[in-house]
Amino acid sequence: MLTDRQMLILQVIVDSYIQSAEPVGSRSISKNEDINYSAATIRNDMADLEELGYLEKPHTSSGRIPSEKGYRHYVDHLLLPHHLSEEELQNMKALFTKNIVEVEQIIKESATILSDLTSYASIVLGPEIFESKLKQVQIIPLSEQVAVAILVTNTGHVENHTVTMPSTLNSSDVEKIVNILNERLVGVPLYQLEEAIQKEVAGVLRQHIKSYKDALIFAEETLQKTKQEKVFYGGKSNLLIQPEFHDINKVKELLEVFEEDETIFDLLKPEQDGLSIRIGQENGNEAFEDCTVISATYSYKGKPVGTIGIVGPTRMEYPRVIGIVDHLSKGISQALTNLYR
Amino acid sequence: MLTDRQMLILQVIVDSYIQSAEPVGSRSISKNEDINYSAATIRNDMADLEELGYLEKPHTSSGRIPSEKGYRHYVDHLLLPHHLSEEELQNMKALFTKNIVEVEQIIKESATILSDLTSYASIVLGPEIFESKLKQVQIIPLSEQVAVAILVTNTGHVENHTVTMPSTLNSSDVEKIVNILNERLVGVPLYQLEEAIQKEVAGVLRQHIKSYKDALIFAEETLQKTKQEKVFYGGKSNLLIQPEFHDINKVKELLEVFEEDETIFDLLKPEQDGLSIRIGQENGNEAFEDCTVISATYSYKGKPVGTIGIVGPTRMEYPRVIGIVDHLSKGISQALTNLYR
DNA sequence: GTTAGCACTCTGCAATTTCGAGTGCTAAAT
DNA sequence: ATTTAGCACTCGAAATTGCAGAGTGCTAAC
Repeated sequence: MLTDRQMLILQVIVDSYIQSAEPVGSRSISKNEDINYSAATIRNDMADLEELGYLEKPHTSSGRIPSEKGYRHYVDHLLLPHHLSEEELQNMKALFTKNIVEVEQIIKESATILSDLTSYASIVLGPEIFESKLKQVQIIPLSEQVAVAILVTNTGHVENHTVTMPSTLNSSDVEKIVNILNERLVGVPLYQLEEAIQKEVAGVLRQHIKSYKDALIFAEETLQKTKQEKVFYGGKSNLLIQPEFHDINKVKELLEVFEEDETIFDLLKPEQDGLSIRIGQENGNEAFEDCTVISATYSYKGKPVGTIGIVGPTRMEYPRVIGIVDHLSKGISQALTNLYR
Repeated sequence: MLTDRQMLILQVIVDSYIQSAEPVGSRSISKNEDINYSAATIRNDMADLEELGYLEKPHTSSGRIPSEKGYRHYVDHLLLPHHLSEEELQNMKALFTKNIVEVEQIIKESATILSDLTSYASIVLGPEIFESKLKQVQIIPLSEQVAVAILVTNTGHVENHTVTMPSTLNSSDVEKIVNILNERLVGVPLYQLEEAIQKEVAGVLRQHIKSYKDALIFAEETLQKTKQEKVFYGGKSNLLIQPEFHDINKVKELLEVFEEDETIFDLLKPEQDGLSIRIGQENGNEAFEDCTVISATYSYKGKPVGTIGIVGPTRMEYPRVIGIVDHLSKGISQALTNLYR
């Protein structure tokens, strides 16, 4: 489809535009040491590239900038592997050599490291609870009617929420219920809990508790998982330094989206394991039409449990960011697996 | 010090500037129906007010804007009580008539309501754990060496973190330790825990556990309170619509500070109970020199346990925001007290 | 003490000009 | 058949100019 020279030119344009944020003209390309063609030749190729949709002109007589299609082609075919600098590696390593005992701590700090290293905004989705299994249930009464329900998972994750205790259940009933739940449901993945209550617990409850119906409702309330996902952010303000976000309204839209966890969750939700790059429209969200999101899943025991990601302008330092995100996601995976060997 | 007329003029200027964000000229003041003096008279008073430091001129020939001192005087002496609109009251009421069982839920939603209602950014500091007392300690082993420690307080707050178990302690040791902690420390305010460990627990541990030193360390680790403060935000992007924050760099500074929880904590830390208004420099933080922070503490059993606050430009709708913050903080106090009667 | 009047100042805006980078095309060169 | 040089043309960014309007400070009159 594209000639070698066109590819080369596309690559130089993307590299240059990523670096300078200025439209790239034919003359400046011809000065590039890898290129030995005259400006006029390059102009012809640029015109072709534009016709094919890889480049755009901000206005009639200016240099070209890459289109989304241009970036896409660059990412898919022209990307040179990037060697992380010693400093970058060091920074990431530091995260894992700390005395880590807390999963959430690693996750949180990953967000900070990501944004510091890349100078873009970072988003990290906490380990999905889907994969984790119930380890223990606890009910701790606070008053006559209110108690705290605590769910602990095998990954050390703790969920808690308050529950109301129906007046028809006395404290020995509650104790019984909790015992039953622990007996029957430990080891069940969190996402199957609801189902398991009906199958495994309902019958037993009926045998042992008088106010059977209230007991069942109470059990369900106890095991309700509260927050499905935790989202951590880093360096949101980095976005403001990008020249493409000098328009206050753009930024505002973007920051508003950042305040809605659900949208962000959708945005980072992995389609497949490993690295994902979504450019502009591909994000399927108007506020992100000028953004690229690079994300990668991290795993626990070989199964993806969470996502780390970077949000920046489409004009993003792809090679470097991809390197960092990839490296860090693998690091987290390994750290998690080491943690609960 | 100031004549009545000067006060009146200052008030009109502040009101007008708050509303329009435009410097206020003498002519437009003289048109105000409460004022029956000519523009020239007002000009004289304005010149005086400027000399006294209550007003400033952006440039030689323009209207005046209030200085920090001007706002301060306005807030201290000229503020007219503001009647909250039906809608505002309704919104806040809705928060409390919901079926609330979770303290953190109320706190979180307060942030959203505050920012929605005021169109400024809101910050809410979660109930300080200082005031709450230990209700129960739990250790749940995850593996040979790692366990989750769970602390429940009488306010339904749950803290959890992972701890490492020294290999010198076997599982029955751990059980003993936990029992001792529960026997001796329940009811102790969290902030006194460290002290109480030494006083109440150390001796008992020495009697019952062989590896006494490890046991003590383990106990300390278990009771370590992890996060002292939770901070919730709402409507940060609202700041962007204020004309004084059209300068990207200003905004960036501000948003950066918002990412440091400690600074924010200092900013909202109450000096005294009740309502606090800090204007510009009074915030003691360069990034906030053009901001006013209005905050109020909320209480549990008569003692302040947390803070809600609003960050906006110094040109803030003081009467309305003060009304809202005041009302909401009282509402939260009451809700908390009702919750654990 | 208050007001009217007037000269003066300064900003913001719009119209205009200039400058330079960049293009597209044609014709010559390889 | 490519590649290159040359040239006219386009367009945006930045600088320049010229108002119009809002506001002030001062003086003199009320």
